[in-house]
Amino acid sequence: MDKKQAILKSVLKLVNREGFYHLNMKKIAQEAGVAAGTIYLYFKGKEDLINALYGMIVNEFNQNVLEGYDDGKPVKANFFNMIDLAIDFYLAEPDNFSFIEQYTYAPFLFKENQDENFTLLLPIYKMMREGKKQGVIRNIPDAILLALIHGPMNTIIKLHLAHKTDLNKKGAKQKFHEAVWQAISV
Amino acid sequence: MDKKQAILKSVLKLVNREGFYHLNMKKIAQEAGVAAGTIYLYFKGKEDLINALYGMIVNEFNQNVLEGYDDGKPVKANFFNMIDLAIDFYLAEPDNFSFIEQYTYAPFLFKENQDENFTLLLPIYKMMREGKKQGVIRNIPDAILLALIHGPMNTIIKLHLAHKTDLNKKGAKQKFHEAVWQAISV
DNA sequence: AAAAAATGAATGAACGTTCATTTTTGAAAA
DNA sequence: TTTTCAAAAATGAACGTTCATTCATTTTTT
Repeated sequence: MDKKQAILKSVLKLVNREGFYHLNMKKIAQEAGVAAGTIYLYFKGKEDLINALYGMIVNEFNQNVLEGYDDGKPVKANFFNMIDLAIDFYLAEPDNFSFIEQYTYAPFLFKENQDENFTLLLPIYKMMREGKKQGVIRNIPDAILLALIHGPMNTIIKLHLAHKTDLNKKGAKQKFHEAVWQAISV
Repeated sequence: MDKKQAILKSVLKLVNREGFYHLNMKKIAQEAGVAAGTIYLYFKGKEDLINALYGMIVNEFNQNVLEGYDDGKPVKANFFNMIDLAIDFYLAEPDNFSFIEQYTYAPFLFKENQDENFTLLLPIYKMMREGKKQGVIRNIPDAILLALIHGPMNTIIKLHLAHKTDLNKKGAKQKFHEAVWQAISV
């Protein structure tokens, strides 16, 4: 078995279960079924480990979501596809969501690197600009559009994971992405 | 000067400046201008201190936002007032926002208490239900409505604090709350 | 001068990291 | 195929540091 992957998976599991605050190297090692020292064969240290995991998730996310983008299709269809894929990504592996949320606001990294936090939004950005050019998306400032798309997505997933709503219910995702579309379309 | 308040303010400042991860009792004491031991005269320990601060901010927030609510006025006016007040609250003291965000996803508290996280949403909830009853707000599930209101607010403040947009610019808040209203109104 | 508040050095536990030692691997030799 | 053995991988006890908390002592208040 790939130990590097096992270690990363342990961090993911532990951060979700107990939070960043209670995360420590011994627990990570135990959960991964390796010795504490082994972690240092694959990562420079705790900080490096955390950052590597973050990078991995961001890449997976972008890869997944961008698969829903097809130049040939209209903006609206692309929008629906991408929203749905983004939601599916987090519902399939809720630990990813919890980790990203905690990481974003618990900077291990230095302040300069914090701009990278917006990397997650790049697919949305791309689609947004295209829609504005075609005149199907309202001509309001980018930041507001971004807030109207990313914000609700974030909150609905939080609510789902807290069992305040159920996105797996038939039609739930449609209702949601249509509501968001209504917010941003002309 | 009230030492209890000074200690709480220190935590707020430090969490925003360096994050939860680097927070420690000696720094808190130094920043507050008291001895480390003094903190324990006012709080049971670190966890108690953090939780007390969270409770304080949530109360202040709700008090502020609910001042924008007037039973005599139409739902739309109340909505605009409350959104604006909520934004003002965080812009006036950005440390509050940063703290709440970090706290919400870095549970010191045990999982059971996590439902309290939704306490912050109570004013929105109240307004939402009233609007639905009057037929001025769309009849979609509460969770989706909540996501369409709370989510964008959260994100726009994040973007503002990251200097990706400027909510203090003339008309910016209007543009924003009107966009959100468009998303939720019939 | 008694009571209350504050201090900060001391304590011990927790934790990240290191490294001397052990185990595993796999290619070459028998 | 079996044996050998050097290199690579893995181990986990030990180390040094950090940090929350305590409490004997000092300072302030009444």
